Amino acid sequence: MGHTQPAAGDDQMILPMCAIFRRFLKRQGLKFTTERALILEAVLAKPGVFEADELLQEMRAADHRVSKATIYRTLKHLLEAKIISEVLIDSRQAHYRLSFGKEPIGHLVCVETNQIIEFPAAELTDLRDRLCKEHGFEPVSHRFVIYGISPEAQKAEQAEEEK
Amino acid sequence: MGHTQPAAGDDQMILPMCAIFRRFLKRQGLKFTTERALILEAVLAKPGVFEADELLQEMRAADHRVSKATIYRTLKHLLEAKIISEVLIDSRQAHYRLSFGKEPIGHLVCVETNQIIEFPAAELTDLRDRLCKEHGFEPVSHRFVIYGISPEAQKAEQAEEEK
DNA sequence: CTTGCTGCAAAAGTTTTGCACACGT
DNA sequence: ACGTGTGCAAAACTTTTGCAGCAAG
Repeated sequence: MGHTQPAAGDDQMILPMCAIFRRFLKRQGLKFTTERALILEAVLAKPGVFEADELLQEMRAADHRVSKATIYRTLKHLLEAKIISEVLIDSRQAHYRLSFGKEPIGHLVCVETNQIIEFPAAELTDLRDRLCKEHGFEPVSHRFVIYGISPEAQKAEQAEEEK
Repeated sequence: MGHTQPAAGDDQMILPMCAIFRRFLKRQGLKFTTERALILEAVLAKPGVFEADELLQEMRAADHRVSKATIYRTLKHLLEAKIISEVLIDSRQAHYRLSFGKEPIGHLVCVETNQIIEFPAAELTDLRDRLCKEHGFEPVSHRFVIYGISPEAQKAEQAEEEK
């Protein structure tokens, strides 16, 4: 099961994506800075769901010093540019994922281990559009998250019971 | 239109619901206190989505003095008892809704006005179960939120453009 | 050179926790 | 009586903001 379209996280995507972001920023009268480029690069390197602080730690580790404030500010712009999107896993913290050029997906989250599996969910887009039409809404986006217990956690649970 | 089953928010639901909660607490070796009863009552009075602080303000207004800490602690128990469930609207704050005895639903949120519309989404349960089976997960729950622009906000936008 | 950007530290907002006392069972 | 629960205030955490100096266009 590979990707059905060019993976947006590939190294080859860095330059085109920079161009897209730069264009977006220019349109808003904003500037393309070193920090913003570094953050975008870090985001592109993330295969799945990530958090702001995670990005900060990784960038620090790579000796790319950027402040927390700038990360938060840049994530907002990336969100507006539709390069990333928010995934609402829990209400304690924002979770993001690279979404540009990717199909809409849903997330399957294990409530025990916090493991996150992505699954394609093109059919949800149809459902979304139908519901929006019914209520006179203009669709913007949608989120679908399933919570469950992963096979691994089920096994661990059984082992626990057998004690 | 209308509820297809006994509405869990009715006044008549207060006593049965207290009994359910009380039983749940007893099973966990916990106590059914005045505060917990008052909070459950306030929750039952909420027709839709609510927040912890909203509950606190309303209870204060009704002269039912309960601390913030107790509200948070009780909401956790109500969550565990499956009497309420979390609705992930945004990542800044937890949103809850009474779910006991209600059909699974989805939420349509206006990104401009924050208006929230609930819609029945029984079909999602099937999709959820199918996906869980595919990945060997045991389903626990799911969330489906659609973001869009409400008819009212669309009108306001147009009026803005015409200036 | 003009305007926006960064880092820092402080502020803001929600949720959690430690502790002394009070209350269900 | 015992073990939980409650309120309060402080702590913890994530996210936002004000400001002085810095950098991109």
